[in-house]
This record gives sequence, structure tokens and C-alpha cells, in this order.
Amino acid sequence: MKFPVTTKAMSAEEAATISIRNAILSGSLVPGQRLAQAEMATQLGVSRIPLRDALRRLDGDLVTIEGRRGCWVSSLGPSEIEEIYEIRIVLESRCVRLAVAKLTEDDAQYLCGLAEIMDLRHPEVLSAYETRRTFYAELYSYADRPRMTKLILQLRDNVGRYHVLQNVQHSVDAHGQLRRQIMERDPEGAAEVVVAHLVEARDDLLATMAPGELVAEADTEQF
Amino acid sequence: MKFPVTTKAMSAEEAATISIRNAILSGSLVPGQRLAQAEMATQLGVSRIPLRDALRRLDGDLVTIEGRRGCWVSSLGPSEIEEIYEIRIVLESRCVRLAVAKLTEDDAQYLCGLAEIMDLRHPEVLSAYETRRTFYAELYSYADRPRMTKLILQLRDNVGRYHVLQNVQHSVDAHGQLRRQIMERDPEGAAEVVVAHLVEARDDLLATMAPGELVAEADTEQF
DNA sequence: GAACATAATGATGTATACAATATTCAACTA
DNA sequence: TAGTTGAATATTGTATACATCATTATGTTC
Repeated sequence: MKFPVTTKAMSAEEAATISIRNAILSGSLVPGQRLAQAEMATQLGVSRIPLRDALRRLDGDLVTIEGRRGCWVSSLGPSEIEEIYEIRIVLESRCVRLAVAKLTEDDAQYLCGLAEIMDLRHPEVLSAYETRRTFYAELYSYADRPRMTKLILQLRDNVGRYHVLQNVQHSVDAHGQLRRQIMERDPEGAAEVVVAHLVEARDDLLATMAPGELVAEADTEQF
Repeated sequence: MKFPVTTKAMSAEEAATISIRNAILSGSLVPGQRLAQAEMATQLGVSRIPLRDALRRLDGDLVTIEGRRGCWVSSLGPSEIEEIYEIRIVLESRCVRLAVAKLTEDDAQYLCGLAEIMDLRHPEVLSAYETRRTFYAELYSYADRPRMTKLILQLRDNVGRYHVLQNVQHSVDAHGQLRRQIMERDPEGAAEVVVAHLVEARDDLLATMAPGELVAEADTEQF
């Protein structure tokens, strides 16, 4: 267990980045919403310079910057969501296979215990999304592929926004199946479960978002 | 045909980004080299603000920013290079398969003609690296996977730096094989050729960089 | 002589002020 | 009335100046 003695001394840019990221991931800032620099800077209590740095840092995944035209929360169309899931399926199946193949029996027990504890004891503290994110990050760490894992988590966050927005509640038992495969330390079986899980989540999301593009607009306090 | 009447009016940040990116990709700025803001700003003729924006934009792939400690050209160790190639193999094999499967006979002829023209007529204007980059970008565009293609090209640039640094000249005929598979419009064959090409390039690079980590240092004009 | 503490120096982070451009609205014309 | 043109407004881009932190050098003490 770590005991950070000194306070982190977080920079203004870092604080702004975290705030904006959380606001986007939690749905407070919705896809397509304009991000005016002056307004956000005053709301976050920082100057425009660190705010711009934060936006630049988030550019590409969660935020879209377009020249002098301004800055918006990135919005994903169905084809982009499909593509992101396609990449996730390819990378995550590989990552799961590598990770499970390297698990010792103790590792497997630790992971399953972690999953149970998080699922049962902290449904209110951490959201279900965050809980699963932490679990997968822990599982993938055994694959010894830091870059791939980082990429996967980025893509996961990027589509996760839409799940949060639409309250897509699906296949809670997929994690039960995954836990079983982890306990049996079966790489191929675990990969199949994850792929099936991703396919289902993708189809669920695409079906839900089919009617409207749901690029809403909100101009109230969102931090 | 397009007629761009107005000049592009490139912003200072954009110009700085392009300059720094080119300097890194061409090897003028070597991995591990410190990037001091004041010095680079004066050399590029811009203020520190747009320069910082440019560095933030390049952060993650070509540049590493670490809090108040400074900023360097990202340096890749053998394990990271291995991982990048692993991701490339997974993604590019899929992209090639999708692209070749969608090619018409005219498309195939166009692509092969493009490859020949670039290889033969512009060996001096465009570097071999840029030539191949353009060709693969064109080929992958048929896969209709813009996000995957962008990711692939980013990863390609990231390891490409090291090839440029070490003048790794390998398997020029791999493109001949690929052209043949394209003409035959055989998705699986094309994917196999690309994977073999990537494996060879990876092993070549890892073998060459095994002795020293080659994180050099240069402090002369590099733009 | 070595190790630690402290001060000096340099670089990065941030705020304010100004310049340039995109957007919006109003007025004018067809 | 619809379209276009122009100015007014608002937002983004950039430069300068200052604050804060990291690094380095120097001096002191054991």
C-alpha cells in the first residue's frame, strides 16, 4: 500500500485536464458541445493558457480542435463506433490471451477476488464503469503490454461515454464467465468471452443510438 | 479539380508542429534529446506559447513531456519497439485484408502503377520512407477504416525514426511481392506478405540496435 | 575529503494584454 | 422577400512579463 506523504502539487493544466476528462466521460459535457476557452477557464478557475494546454492534451480522442473555428467534445458516428470496437476486439482478445496465459494460480485468485470485492462492496463509491475499467487494467497488466493496454483503455473511454449517456445495461454476467475462465486459466476461452462481450456491447450501443444521433446541447454548470 | 485561391494561412503552432515532427522523423532531432522551449521558440521564430501547443500536440508519440522537468524526443527501448510492431502486425494485416478484398481490377492497376511511378520516378524527390508511407496510406484507404489507418501511420512513424537513424535497408522486394498479391487481388496472400515484411523489419531493427541504445545528443541547428 | 544544506541560476508554468480571424447581425439591393 | 455585403462582436491565436519549481553550484560542517 502506498502512502503519498507530499501533496501532489498538481499543475493547473493537469487539474483542468482531469476535470474536463471526467466531465466528458461522465456525460456532463456531451458530444458535440462547444468548449469555449474563456468560459471554461473562468469556471475552472484557471487562465486560458493552461486550459488550452489541457484541450490540446485531450485533442484527438475526447476533444476535437479545428483551427480557429473552436473546440468541441468529439462526437462519434455509428461507423466510428464500429471501428473502435473492431480495434478493441483485435487488441483486447490478444491482450487477454497473453495475460491469462501468464497467470499463476495465485494471480487468478487475486484477480477474481478483486472483481468480487469491487462488484459487491463498492457499487456506490465507484461507478460500475470505473469498476470494470480498473479490473481490466489490472488484468491486462499481466500481459506486459503497456502501450497496447493504454491504447485499449483510451478506446474504451471513448466509446464508454456513449454507454454512460444511454445507460446501456447489458451482460452483467459476462464478467462471471470471464472470472470462470480466469480461474481455469484458459487463455482461449477468456479471449472468446471478451470478444463475445465486446460484440454484444457494440450491437447494443449501435441499436440504441440508431434513432437519433443524440448530439445534445447543455449550457449549465457542468463541473 | 480544386482551386485553392486563398493561401492556407498556417498558424504558428501548426508550422512549429510540422517543423518539429519533420525534424524528429528525419533524425535531425534524435531520441532522448532535450527540447528546451526558449531555444526552440527562437530557432523557429515563434513565441513560447504556440511552441508549447505544438509540443503538447506531439506528446505521447514523438515527444515526452514530464511535468516541470522538461520535454524530450521520445526514445523507444527494444520492448517498446517490439510492442509497436506487434500492434502494427495485428492492425495492418487486418487492414490489408479488408483493403485488398475491396479492390476492383482498376483499383489494383492504379495502386501498382502508383507504386511503380513512386519507386522509379521520384527516388530523389521523396525519400524511400515517405514514398512507402504514401503508398500504404493509399492502399489502406480502400479498407474504409480511417481511425485504424491513422493509428497505423502514427505507429509506423514512431518506429520509422529508428530505421532512418540506422539506415536499415531491407527487403526492397517485399513490395514487389505485395504488388503481385494486389494484382491478383488475394487478401490473405497480401496480408501474409505484409506480416512477413513487418516481422523482418522488426528483427532487423532490433538486431541493429542491440549493441547500444543510441540515444545521442546534438546541439547544432536542426531545422 | 565527503556529504549535506543553502543560495543562485535557469527553465517551465501561468496570467495579462494585444492581434487576428471567424461568426453574427443588420442594412442594403435586386 | 430573399440574397448579399458590410460592419460589429466575440472568440481564438500569440507575445510579453512574471511566478514557481527544478537543477546546479557553492559553501559549510562533520
